Amino acid sequence: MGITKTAGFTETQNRRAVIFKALGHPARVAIIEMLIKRQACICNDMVEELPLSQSTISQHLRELKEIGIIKGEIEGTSICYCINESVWNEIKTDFTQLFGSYTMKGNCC
Amino acid sequence: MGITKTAGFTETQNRRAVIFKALGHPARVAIIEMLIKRQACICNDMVEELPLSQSTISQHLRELKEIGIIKGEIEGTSICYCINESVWNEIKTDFTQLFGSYTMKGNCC
DNA sequence: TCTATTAATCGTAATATTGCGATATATAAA
DNA sequence: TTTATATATCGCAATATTACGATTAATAGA
Repeated sequence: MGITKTAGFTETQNRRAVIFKALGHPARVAIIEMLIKRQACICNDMVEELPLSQSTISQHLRELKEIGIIKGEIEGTSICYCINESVWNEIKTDFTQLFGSYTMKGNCC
Repeated sequence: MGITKTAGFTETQNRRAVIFKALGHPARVAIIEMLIKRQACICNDMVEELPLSQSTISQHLRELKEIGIIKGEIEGTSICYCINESVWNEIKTDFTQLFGSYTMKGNCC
């Protein structure tokens, strides 16, 4: 199939999955890390730093834009990308909640 | 292609991507949530709760086992799954670091 | 205006993922 | 031993992802 069933899962589960999936590629992790380090980044800088073609990087950028975690702004002939603070904070809060909700109690396995 | 280039990315980037990807499916998110809530879970309980076939769930469990975030133990004719505390904590620490490493400074985009 | 530069999109090939039924395996219970 | 139950694995079909070159579109500069 290749098609993911979403019916029968909660909205939170589906949203979390979409976010995890969007971050599930080394190029997209690298893009996020660049944007954190430099606060903003011209698209062309990424094309020069990452070991992928311009069109491929453009695709990865689109996937990140789709979940809202980054945004871009035209700047002359280039495009300046940066982290979308509000979405970033939402994701951060949700992940903090998820990863904070586990603490080993008994000794199961 | 469908094949992910890993050469040219750092180990951290690749590891993070593998983890995000493994969590990037609603069923796998749901499995993790069940294991958190109940501390441990018989595989069959998941088959009964999730809207997927037994064989599909078994596949998702394997993917989670592959990154080490869960582990299973034979218990009679069943298998008891639970969170692997040490790997969980590693991931939690890494994600906390990643999501803590961003704070808006100037106003870029 | 013409040209160069930048980035998005299109088309395509290779490979991966998802999901399921059927089957295999292993243990428990009768 | 036979049967029932639980789980993993196999094989397959449908779809998604990844990557790239070629093309398009849009702006800046000569």
